[in-house]
Parts: sequence; structure tokens; C-alpha cells
Amino acid sequence: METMERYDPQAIEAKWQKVWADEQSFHVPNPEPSELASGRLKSYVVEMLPYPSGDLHMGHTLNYTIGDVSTHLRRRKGIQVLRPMGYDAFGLPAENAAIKEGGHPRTVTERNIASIREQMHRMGWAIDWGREISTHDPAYYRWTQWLFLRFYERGLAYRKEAPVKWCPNDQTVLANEQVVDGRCERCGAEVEAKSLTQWFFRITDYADELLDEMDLLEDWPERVLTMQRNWIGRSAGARVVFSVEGSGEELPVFTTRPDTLFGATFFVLAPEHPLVAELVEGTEHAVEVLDYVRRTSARSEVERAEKEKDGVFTGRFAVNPVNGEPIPIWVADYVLMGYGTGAIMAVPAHDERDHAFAERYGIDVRQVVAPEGVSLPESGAYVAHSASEVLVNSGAFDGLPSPEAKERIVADLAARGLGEQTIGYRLRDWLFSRQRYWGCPIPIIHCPSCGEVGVPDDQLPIELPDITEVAPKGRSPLAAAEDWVQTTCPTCGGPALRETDTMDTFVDSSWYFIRYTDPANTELPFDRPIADYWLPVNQYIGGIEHAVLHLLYARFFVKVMNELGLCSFREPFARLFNQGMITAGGAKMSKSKGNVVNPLEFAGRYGADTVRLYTLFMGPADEDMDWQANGLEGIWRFLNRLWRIGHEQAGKPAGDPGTGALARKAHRTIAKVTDDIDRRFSFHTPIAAVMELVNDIQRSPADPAARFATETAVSLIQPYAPHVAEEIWSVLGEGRLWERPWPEADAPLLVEDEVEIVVQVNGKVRDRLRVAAAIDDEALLALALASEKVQAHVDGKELRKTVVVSGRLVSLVV
RNA sequence: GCCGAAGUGGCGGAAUUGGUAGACGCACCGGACUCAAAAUCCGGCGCCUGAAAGGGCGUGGGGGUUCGAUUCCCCCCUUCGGCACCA
Repeated sequence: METMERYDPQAIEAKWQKVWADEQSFHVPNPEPSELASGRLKSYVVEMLPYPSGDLHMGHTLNYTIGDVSTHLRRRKGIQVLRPMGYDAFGLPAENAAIKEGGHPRTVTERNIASIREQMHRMGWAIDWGREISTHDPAYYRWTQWLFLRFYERGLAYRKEAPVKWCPNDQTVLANEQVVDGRCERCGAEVEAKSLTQWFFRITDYADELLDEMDLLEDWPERVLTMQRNWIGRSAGARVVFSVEGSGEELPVFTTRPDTLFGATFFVLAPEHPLVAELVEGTEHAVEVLDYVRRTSARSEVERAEKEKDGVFTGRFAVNPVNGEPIPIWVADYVLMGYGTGAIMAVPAHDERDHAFAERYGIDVRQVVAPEGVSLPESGAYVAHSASEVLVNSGAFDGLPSPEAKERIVADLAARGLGEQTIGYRLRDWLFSRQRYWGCPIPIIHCPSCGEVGVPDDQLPIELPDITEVAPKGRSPLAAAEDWVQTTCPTCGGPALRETDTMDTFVDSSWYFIRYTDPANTELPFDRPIADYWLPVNQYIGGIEHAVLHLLYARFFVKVMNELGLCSFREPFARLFNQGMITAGGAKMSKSKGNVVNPLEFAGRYGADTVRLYTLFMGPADEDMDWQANGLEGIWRFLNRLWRIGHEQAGKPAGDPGTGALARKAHRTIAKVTDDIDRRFSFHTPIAAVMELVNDIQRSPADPAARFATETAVSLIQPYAPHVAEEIWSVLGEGRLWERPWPEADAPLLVEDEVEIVVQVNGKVRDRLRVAAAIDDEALLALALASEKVQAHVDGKELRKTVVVSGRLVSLVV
């Protein structure tokens, strides 16, 4: 036998990567204005852009290989596919690295970008490099600032003093979404409560749209939608106005149980409630109450939640609007200022927390709803509410079912101006200002006479000044750049100061997927017709960790951009795929644990194709997977086998494959691979299917369909392993594989002409018969009954029932 | 506590609409080739029982529906994820 070149992934991969780079094979130009409505098949595939940490990790490899498979498949189906890449370049890691090294964050970031770009090329991903963007580039953040100003003009970005979460380690405030179990999402430090003046986006104005417009999404994982729903936390209830006895001052509360109003036996204010100090001023309770408020503010969130419920009496009373009854007003930290009105009516008979509190302080418990027909137990009984209950002890409302009572009581209050139906949300406004250097400057000027003034558009971008001391000190390091801070007011021309906080990086990443469509635009963030042509994103791919961060913010941004007339779509991402996490030894990979697996290391040993295939072969891409390096061997063997078979078959004439078993297998494989990737988003099962096909070819290399089957296998594996597939194709097929049409299965050949039929007796498999697929049910039943193995179990017993499923089985009951 | 997802050989996993459980791969065992090794190829590989043919059991546990259940229903256990003093 002639000697054959060995499979040498390093040489092959370098060769094809050079071709793709030189020819810009994956560059997709925007359509001309006249082509926008051409009805041409197009698709927009975006993967969450990487934070340029310098090293490509397994998460990137999985993410971008999924995107690559989707992209190649769509492209070869004749669809014009946009698939760009960029860098989420602002943020703490680069800044912290720079502080450690003594360099500038920009230097560190740009070095990392160069490195990660190089590694992406090395993996052979089919990216349109002509649209590369980076969020730290003034040409990009100019438009982040421009968008901020549009939000600001509409009152959707505002500054206020509020209780906020502060990370003592990162020396900056955090958004609610960045606090996990009372800790900083990034560094794990326990967050502190502070009251500071900060910038917010009014995302709460969009709570209903963020919930209701989930209907516009084509296909998102249910778990992400559930997390967003939980996060927004919409609940229907009522606003009921109590008043302070004596002063008449209004004390509105939010409740989901207005039917229990007659059971309110006390009233509670959050310690941060603005009326607390006023209520106790000059009374004997003042010292104790103010002391309690001080102690509470020193407690962390976690501490507050875990300790036993406590509180103090203010000495004042609130008037219950349903019966005029005065009830004592307490201050307790189990009531949160951030939800509802920061005040509650407490109904200890029907709320566990209120009950615990009442027990501790000896407050009355008054039952006001009970299961229908049940006579009232002695006073003080605690009843958890159940499905069907009627009111008791509630004056004119006694006997009414709870749901009806809710409406009637609120209607009654509304008539007196003391209540209304309303909706409560858990979602808070998005706190986006940060006291750090390496972020997008907020384009605002503070003028002693004009107040807060937006920077005029023609002065954008407000560039981040170069400063040497970027370490955080609890206020923005930018404040130290005096030449930069000192400016003139655009309105009055007088001396003024620049805003020194920077934006959260989640602002940068809330619109980048639109910038890709028009990355060089110097007039606008993007051209509306072009953006409308490509968006919404047909396939968005990324990690689950952004379920309520980036994915919620980006949806909010797009809704506002839509209302600003910048685009006509309401949702950014039609379909979302969340890939699982790749762990090492069952644990999340991290530098501190020293268990980081570097894909490039394995690409150096086996080639990028093997690494790409293996990351997808490990398991379902949307589940977590543990990295087992020895599994790579199986993929390596498979590619070597494909290589050998490809070269063997290349020496044979390409005759008629016929309609034999191997030809049929090839067609079935085409159908399965296409369906699995396209419809099921199953990326690992197609690999197994192609392996099966290759195993079959190996068993019968002289089959008339062997060459066709080999071409098919190479063609089907191309989206996963584009280099080796291309190389084999160059000796086996015509043209360039990445430009070849995706194979189509021949429907008649998908049907087997002979099938295996299972015969069950009383539910147990007793025989398997090979029969013609076209056999009719009667003949099949006769054949089954004729089987010796079957007869051994039927054995003269009475046949009670027979079931024949054509092409599958015969089931006999005796 | 509430919500969601999952539990299948030694391991990763497959079984798409209720119809052959364990595809494909790893590991392991045996064989061929080789002076030998590597590579490659062929075969075996759920558990129990049996010389074999076969038989029994088997998809976290228990029940149910069905001719037939990994798949549907009920109860329970475990793991993971989210939310959590949200009134």
C-alpha cells in the first residue's frame, strides 16, 4: 500500500487559518439600502462578548464553538450569517491587574485583547473580523455616553440619595443584581449598607414590559424566564392608607391580603422610614427608638435576615381605615424600606413573621379568615391561610369568601379615598455609577448655578483622562484628575465640575450587539435600517450567570432605544441558548484553586479541531460538564480514522452509491445531524452519529456507497472540525467545503426496507424477527406466532390480546 | 420555606411522539499484527444465575395507569440552580 501522509493538525490548521484570514472568508458586508428588503435569508448569531482577561478558557471554547457550528451550518444552507466579535474591555479585573503591576489599565487591557484575539484565530472560529469592537474604545463609548444622555433627557437616568450596597473590597457601590447572598458577586466580600447619592436607570418603569414582552421571545430557556420573573417579582395587591392618631399624617402600606385588614393588631415601620424620627420626637420613646435605628444600620443584610425578629414601640398609634381602630406603631427591621412603602399593617393571625413578632411582644392575635363552615376557635388561634376561606370577625364583610372580600374591602376604601388596587414589584432601579477609574465616564457637568447639566453631543466623547493613580479610595479616582474635573458649564459658561463616577460595565454591554451591525458609524450609534435588518439576534449564546444581569439590562435598553426611535424591535434576542459550565474535578475553574484547564494547551497537543469536537462531545451543551482530559483520545482516534478513510476513498472512483445499507445510513446521518443541530440544539449527538457512520465505512470499505458515505461524514463534521474536514475534502471533494451546500437527505432512502420486529409475550421481549418493512400486520402476527421462542412462552395458553405496531413490535397477552 | 431542573453500567452520556434500555466515547478484558513496544485492527464488556441454551432482575425509592413506562400520574428521597423577612 502506498504511504499516506499522517494527520498533522498543526500544519493543517495553520494552513487553513491563513486562507480564511487572507481572504476574509467570513466577512459579511451590510446590504446596500436597496437590498434591505430583498427578502434574502439572513441570520444573526451572537455570542456574549468576552471579558479580555488574556487567556481563553474552556467556557469561551464551548461558547464560541457552539456559535461556530450554528454559523457554519446556516451559512452552508445558503443563509447570509452575521457573526461578529468584540471585547467587554472596561472593568475591575484589568484595573486590579494594572494596580498590581503598576501599569495602566489600558495597557493591560489592550495587551490582553491582542492575546485573546490571537487565541481565537488559533481555534479557527469563523468570525467576521471586520466588525471587531471594544467597549473601552472612545469611538465606542462615545455612543454609550450619547445613549446615556438620551436616557437622561427622558428622566430614565437620574441621581438620588438612597440606601445602597457598598463593596468594601472593591471600594464601590453595586447594583442589587450584583449582590448574591449579601455578598459582592465579583469578589465575595460581604456588602455594607450605605446611604449615598448615586446614578440610577429607571428600569422599574419597564417592569411590566419586561414581564409581558417575554411573549415576543421566540425561544428562551424556561429557567431564565423564571429567574427574571422572580427577580421582577410582580404581585397584585392594594395600597391602604392608615393615619397617625393625633396628627392625621398618612401612613400608606402595600398588602396582598386586604381581606385580613380587620386582623391588623399592630403596625410596623422600617427603621429607615422617614417618619420614624418625627413620630418619636420629644417623647419618652425617642431614645430607645433612635438607638434601635442606629443599631440596625450597623447590621449587615445577612445579619438582619438571620437574627430573631425584634423591634421597639414608638408610643404612637395608627388608625385602621376599615374600622377606625388605633393600633400600636412599632419600628422593626424585618420590614424593609426598599419594598412597598417601608411600612406594613401586621396581621399576626395570618402572617408567620407578624405572628412571631406578636408572640415575642405579647400582642393580640385576631383571626379574621377561616375555612368555610368551621366555627371560630378560641381567640389567639393561629391559622395558616388555605385555598377556600371566608371572613370572620370582620364586621359587614363576615361570611364573604376571601377573593371577593379583597375586592369589596378595597372598593370600599377607594370610595373613601383611603385605598386602591395596586401592584408591587421586587425590582429596584438599576444603580449604575461606580467609584472606579476603568469605566465609561458619565457625561454630566455639575454647575454651581445651573445644577446638573448633560454634556452637549458635540463634545462627546468625554474621554477618560490618563492618570497614574487609579487605585480606589472610596471615591472615584477621577476626582484626583483636577485638570479634567475643572471645566466650564455648557449652559452658563461659568466654572463647573465634571461627574467623576464611571459607569458599570453592564451599561457598555447593553447595546454592543447592535453596534456590530454598524461598527464604524460616526454620526449615530448605529443606522436604524441596518440594525432593523439584522436584529433581533436570531441566536444568542452565553452563560447562565447573566440570567438577571446582562440579559435583563439589555432587554431594558432595547425597549428604551425602541421608544427613542432608534430601532423598531422591542427585544434584543429572539432565541437564547445558555451553555453549561465546564468544571474541573467537579469544581468551578479558578486561578486560586489552580484547576484552570487551558484549551490552547490541548490544541497544541491534539489540534484545535480535536478540542472543539471534544468540548461539544462531552455532554449536552446546556448542562454543566466536567473536564476529563482522557476523553480527548477518543476524538483524536476518530479524526485519525476519518483522515485515513478519507485518503483511502479518495483513491477510488466516485461511482453510484446505490441504495444499499451504507448509502441509507449516510442519508439517515444527514437527517439526524441536521435535525439535532437545527431543531434540538443538541450538539453532542451529531458527533456520535457521524462516528457511527465512520465505523460502518470502516467495516465495509469496498461498499459501492463507501466513497459517498465518506464524503458525507467529512461534510457533516465540517462545522465542528473545519480544518481537518477541509483538508480531507481537498483530496476527496470539489471546491471548498465551507462554501459547499449543506448535504440533503434523500427522503426515500431514510426508510429501511428491512426492519427488526420485537415480539413481546406478557410485556417481555421473547424474540426479534427481521422482516420486510412493507409486511402487513396480519402476516407479521402470523410470523410472530410461528416463532419457536414465542411458542415456548405462549405454550397452548389462551391468547387474550394482540397488539401490532407496524415496523416496531408485536405484543401478545396470554 | 417557595420556584425550577436533574437522578440511567466502572465513567461521560444515548433512547426525539408511551414501543428493542445502555447508541457513541472513555476505562477495562481477550485476540491479531510486532523480536518487542506504540499505533492500528478484530472481539467482549449492566447485575445475578447457568457449562451452555436460557432464566431472573434492572433507568434514585414506593405505588398507579397501560398489552407495553427512562418517558405519563401520585407520594417520597437525594443532588444542583434560582429566589428568600417582598408584607
